[in-house]
Amino acid sequence: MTESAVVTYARGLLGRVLHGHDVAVRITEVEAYGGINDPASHAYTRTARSEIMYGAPWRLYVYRSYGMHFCANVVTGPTEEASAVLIRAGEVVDGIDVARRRRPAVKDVALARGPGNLARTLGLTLDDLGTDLLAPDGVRLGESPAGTPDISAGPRVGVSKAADVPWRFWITGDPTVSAYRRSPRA
DNA sequence: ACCGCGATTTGCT
DNA sequence: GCAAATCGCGGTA
Repeated sequence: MTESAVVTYARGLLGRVLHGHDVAVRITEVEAYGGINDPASHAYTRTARSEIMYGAPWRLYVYRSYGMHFCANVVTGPTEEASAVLIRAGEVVDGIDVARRRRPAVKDVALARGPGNLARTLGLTLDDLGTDLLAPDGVRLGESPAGTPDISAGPRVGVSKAADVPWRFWITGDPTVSAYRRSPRA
């Protein structure tokens, strides 16, 4: 697998604020999924679930994982590639009281650590599938940060295919970033 | 229609 | 470190 536009989008999302339902986080960790060119992507095979990724960019792709969790992605361009960026972790910057209520007995730094936990903290569910993230209010993305954050890269968490492709990006040294766990099937 | 399994998380041994 | 929880998706029959 080679360099791709989705990598640029992924790195560019770090540091941006993602507004959920009454809670907002500063994105600290993401993973790039290269769509039709990426065996690890849900869009590698076009199905009802992955159809959203073949559509317009800057919309929200939410999927259910292991029956009980939701994971949130930003669909990116170019449209023909059906690529998307998984939001893996963030730092709560607004609505901290609501966030704590949704995740009882969890330290603030871990409120949005891990994709399932992040979606839960933001109150995101399948109801938010397809949301336009550039809309003026509701679930949306904020402006890009002023400075460029210091970014580290490594292999993606939990994927059994293309397990060595270093398409996971995080803000170096940020305490909210999740721990790396390789898929047992990789 | 059936069966296996996952871009996960949590808790217990 | 390992297994359970839990269910819709996707491949196969």
